[in-house]
Amino acid sequence: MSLISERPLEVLKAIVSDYIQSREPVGSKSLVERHAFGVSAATIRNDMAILEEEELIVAPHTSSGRVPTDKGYRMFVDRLSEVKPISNAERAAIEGFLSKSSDLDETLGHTVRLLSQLTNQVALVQYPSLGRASVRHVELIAIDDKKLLLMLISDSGRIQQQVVDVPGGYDSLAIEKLRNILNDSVAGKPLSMVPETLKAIRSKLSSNDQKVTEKIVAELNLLVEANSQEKVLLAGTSNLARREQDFPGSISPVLEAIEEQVVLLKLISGMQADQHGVSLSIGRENSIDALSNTSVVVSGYESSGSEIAKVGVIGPTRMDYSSNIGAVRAVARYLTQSLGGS
Amino acid sequence: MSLISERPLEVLKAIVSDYIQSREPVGSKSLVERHAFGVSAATIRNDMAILEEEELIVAPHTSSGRVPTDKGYRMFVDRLSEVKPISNAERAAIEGFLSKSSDLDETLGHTVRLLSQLTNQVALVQYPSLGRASVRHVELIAIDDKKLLLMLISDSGRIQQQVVDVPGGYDSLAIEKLRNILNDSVAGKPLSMVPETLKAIRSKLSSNDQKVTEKIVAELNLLVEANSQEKVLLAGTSNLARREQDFPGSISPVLEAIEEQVVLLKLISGMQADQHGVSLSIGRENSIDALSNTSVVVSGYESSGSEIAKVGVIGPTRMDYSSNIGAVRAVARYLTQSLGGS
DNA sequence: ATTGGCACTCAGAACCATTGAGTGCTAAAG
DNA sequence: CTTTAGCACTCAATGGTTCTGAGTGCCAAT
Repeated sequence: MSLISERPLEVLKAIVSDYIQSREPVGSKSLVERHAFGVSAATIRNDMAILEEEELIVAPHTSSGRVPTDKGYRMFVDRLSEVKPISNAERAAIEGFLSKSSDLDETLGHTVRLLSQLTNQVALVQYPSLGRASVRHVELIAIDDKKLLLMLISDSGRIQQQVVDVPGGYDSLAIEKLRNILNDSVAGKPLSMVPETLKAIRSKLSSNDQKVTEKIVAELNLLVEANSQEKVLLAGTSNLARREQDFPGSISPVLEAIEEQVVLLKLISGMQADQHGVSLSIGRENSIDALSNTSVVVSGYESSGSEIAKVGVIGPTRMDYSSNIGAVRAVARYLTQSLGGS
Repeated sequence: MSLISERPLEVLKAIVSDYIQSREPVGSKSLVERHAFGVSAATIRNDMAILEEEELIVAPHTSSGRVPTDKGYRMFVDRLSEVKPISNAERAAIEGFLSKSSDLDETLGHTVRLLSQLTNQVALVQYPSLGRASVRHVELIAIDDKKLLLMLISDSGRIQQQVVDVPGGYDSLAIEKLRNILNDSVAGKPLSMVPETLKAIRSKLSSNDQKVTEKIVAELNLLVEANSQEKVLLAGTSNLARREQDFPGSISPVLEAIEEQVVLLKLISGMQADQHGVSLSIGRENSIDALSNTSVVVSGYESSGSEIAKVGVIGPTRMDYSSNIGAVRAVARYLTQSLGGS
């Protein structure tokens, strides 16, 4: 396959770098000016012909400079570039930012905004996916004598709540007991097993407060179901708008696609990590038409030692991969750390 | 002041309608074609001169059609247009959508997405503002012998949580007791009074688990503080991008301003409601420079009978006010209803 | 008060020539 | 076989010119 020799690859690297920086097709002449290859423009032209042969670069119109293809970018990130570690200032920013967070909502909110500022791209963070999560605790709290607050807390820190109307009132002792029974049987179990488990205990309960119990169990099942829904947080949409010129036609279909949670989730969950835990989709490598001019950089983040969801950025294909990969990696690491204990 | 007679106002109304629809400056000729005034174009021109005199319309360049000014739009919505009630289909959509929600997060999330679809604008919803909220309940849950989950639940349904490390372990009975003491003294109190109240009870506690207590009280204070932070949810940003042409230069500063929560909050909280509970800011009526070409339609929504926050849309000055006001009003009403009981 | 008529304005489209960065190819040199 | 200078060619972008037409303001007549 790619038996391309040394210099042409150097040329590719130079083309990608220049193009990322200048956003203009780069030609042989300007290339030799800016980089100290020891050869003339004509030689570079020959090399470029090879690269074009291999579909690593392409000329937008017959007589203008070249632009990297998706394949070219891929080659660049896989073999020609180094991940750029974040600066100390950035590290400090991350630490300062994340240390301020208290609960999960806030942590993720901060994270996504931070990442978007760090990269100047659209940042996204997926809420802990709950297929793998389990129940930490179920809580019943009296509000008044006809209302109970039912809460479901998962071990990823996500909380779901629901006010339950209890038409006929309830007996506070029975509620106390019910809570204990629920927790004993359900706590620690994976969410997916909750409905089944609940069925099993139903018989154990005194038929005294049957109605209340029924209602609460039903609501709990609903919560589990709602809880299993995936969710994504976005930030920095305007960063994409600022890169308008990078998108042929209009950006609005791109923004639409990004706001479509289902699409986005499918995209990021279908990506597989490389050596550093970072996964990368370049241009048409993703199968979403509206996103054919965007690249996605995501990394998993962990809690209690296992990956619970992803965090990353999405931007124009022509993005600074080295820095973005670095930033995503760092943020994912700090996020993991910040969630580590919980 | 505005002693403008009947027909010129009709003309203004026609200009606004046409301009909203065609997004092009409208001239006297096309005006008489599309609307059955019983007069000639020359007469309309005279009327237009009057309107221009009053600064209700303006001509982008010497010889082209007229465009409404902010003042013109204001006149239009205040005196010339009717709120368009939502269609049955839309009503059904709202009901179907909101009935599915379980907890506050989800309800607001659904609401904002719904509203953005209904109006084709950027929708926003403010989280219940907590200056006025009070504590419903404080909960302490054991996770393991060195960790407690502390939760603060406000009466608006917002929940804040934090895992507290208890280095030296704790005594579960004492925790039970602490929880009761906390709830007895703090539940029902407005958030703003919590820190003070907590100070008062500190002395009451046995010095046995002093350290644990201290830590938890401190964390609780932090939660209250974090909880007081206002928060806004956005949806449909791409709707704005689709209206690119409505913004001179680039939309990106507009998007930036909208994503800036602080700015947005200041804007919507500074608006005062008109007769129907809807408030409206047109163009430069808001003081944010980047938003000089946008209008904002918001309405308060209520829980337990009092307004707790706002919901609305933001879009180009040249928007369909009648429908948008109708949609915002309806959504606010249904949202209130859906929160009513809690 | 309304209207037809008319001269005037000016943004935007259409057209055209010019420019220049960039290309591919060839033939000579290393 | 690789490199290079030279050259003819391409074509997007730039900028100037003209043309067009929707729209205006004003005036004299109804």
